[in-house]
Amino acid sequence: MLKNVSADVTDTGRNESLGLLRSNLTDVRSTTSQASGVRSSCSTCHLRSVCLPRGLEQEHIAQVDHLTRAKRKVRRGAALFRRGDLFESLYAIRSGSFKSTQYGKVTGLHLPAELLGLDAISSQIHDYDAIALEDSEVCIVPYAPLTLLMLQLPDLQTHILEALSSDITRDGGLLLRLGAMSAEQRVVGFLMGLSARYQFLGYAGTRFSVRMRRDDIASYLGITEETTCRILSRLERDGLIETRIKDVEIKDLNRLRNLLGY
Amino acid sequence: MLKNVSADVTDTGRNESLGLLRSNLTDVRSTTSQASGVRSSCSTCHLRSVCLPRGLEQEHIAQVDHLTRAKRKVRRGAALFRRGDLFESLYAIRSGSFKSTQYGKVTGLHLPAELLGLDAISSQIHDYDAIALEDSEVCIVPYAPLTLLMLQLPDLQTHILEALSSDITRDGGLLLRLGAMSAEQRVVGFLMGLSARYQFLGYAGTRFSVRMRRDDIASYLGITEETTCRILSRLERDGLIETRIKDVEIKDLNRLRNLLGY
DNA sequence: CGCTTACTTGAGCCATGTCAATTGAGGTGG
DNA sequence: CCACCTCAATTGACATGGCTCAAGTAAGCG
Repeated sequence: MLKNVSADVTDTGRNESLGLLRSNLTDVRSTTSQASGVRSSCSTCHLRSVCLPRGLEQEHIAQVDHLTRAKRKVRRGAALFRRGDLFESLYAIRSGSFKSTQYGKVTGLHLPAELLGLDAISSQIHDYDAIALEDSEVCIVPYAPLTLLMLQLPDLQTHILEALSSDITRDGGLLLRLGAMSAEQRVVGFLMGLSARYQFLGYAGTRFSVRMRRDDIASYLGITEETTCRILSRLERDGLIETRIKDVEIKDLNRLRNLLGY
Repeated sequence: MLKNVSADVTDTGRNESLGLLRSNLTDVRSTTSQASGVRSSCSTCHLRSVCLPRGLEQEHIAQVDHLTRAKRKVRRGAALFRRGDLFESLYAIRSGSFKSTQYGKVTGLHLPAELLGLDAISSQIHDYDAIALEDSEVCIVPYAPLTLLMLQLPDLQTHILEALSSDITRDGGLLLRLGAMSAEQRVVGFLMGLSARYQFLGYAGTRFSVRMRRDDIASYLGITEETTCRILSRLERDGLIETRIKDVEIKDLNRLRNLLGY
């Protein structure tokens, strides 16, 4: 249960992972637009292999670079965009993470390299709030120019189509099947989904940081904060995971998988 | 409650609507490929304004036409594709309807003019079964040629991007928020979503045919068949809807909206 | 017209929600 | 560095919506 036992074996390790995943922005001037001080380019970004420039030839990356030159910083708790805002740009998450909320309910969790705003392409109006879960930074991708560039760069078209496609089965389809799952399955599915996504980004899949608070997680999963807590406690008591507020460590992947029933 | 009362006022009207929505295929030769006997073309298809050729110039429609020449009929209960099948084509539903199922659970409902298979673009493998809910017909849209044509026809690219985008918020996002809804809200949301979708297709939104069986609906909504029945009965007893097995008529849209809480 | 499948309804129980209190963590001013 | 304050997380006791099991009724089909 960890509680205030400060000599826990995995403690340092877990803090390490925390450092790894936490946005390393210390420059916290208010949400600025335009190129940030540090000259950043897709070709040097550590996310390039999973983000927009994925699969592009070196020379073509420059064109994407030009497109995404504008950055924007968003402070923890601030909105990147709000429901009702006109859709003009997609946003590629550079660092940090976001939740999307509709009618007071959390409907999505977005990690680095993911594109925010894809669902507004059809309606031209954002239909949810995108709120930063920590100090974050995004690359602004103006949509109209992007579609023009897509016509020139088949590989870019491919990437965008794939990004849209995988957004359909967001979280590996977890949320879609969520309605039919028990509260325990929801929590476990949530943790496994996060694990897989962090792994995809190149981080350890067994130890990661959940940026959302308990009530956000609960809202996201369609259960209550109390139930979420109880289940996390139970999973920990049974030795399947260890938690320390926002940090989670997967201890028994197999038994977790079994709980999901696949 | 209708039961076996044959003199119900709305009876004829409802049957009329049934005829309207039911696939009018009487030619039921086994699932054939290639151009069906009736020479069909996008430019004469009654779905053209909401389907692939949407927004295209007359001359360009011919190119889409060429792409989608192959049709395929799928008998009620048969699979258009199955989980694990290699992804090669998208399918535009020409008539009829499909459910998608994963692990024995219903995860989607697809109506005419919708594109099936979009989520497999990223993985190249279908990850659900697509089962016809009635005798249906689809236009086969080979994916690789489609992407090439998209590079030539910006309006086609636009349509595909929008189709993908609106698939993200499938059913107006109903399913996403499903986890947080009561059983009653799920059923009501399901009916309202269907109503809106039929309306989009040009049919009456107040009177339509639910092609799925009760247990499919229940599975789709993450509740039990019994609960689904009870709720439908209650909604009817309270005068919000009238049902006769697969046919539904919305009687009090406002009160239904209120139940959803928006 | 009988058989099979789909739908509907009832009774009791359990998982999860609700309400409420306690503990713990992190930030801030003295 | 400590005492305090606030917000987040956890835990307990009780109420209830939806599930399970089971029976009955209606509809489609050969």
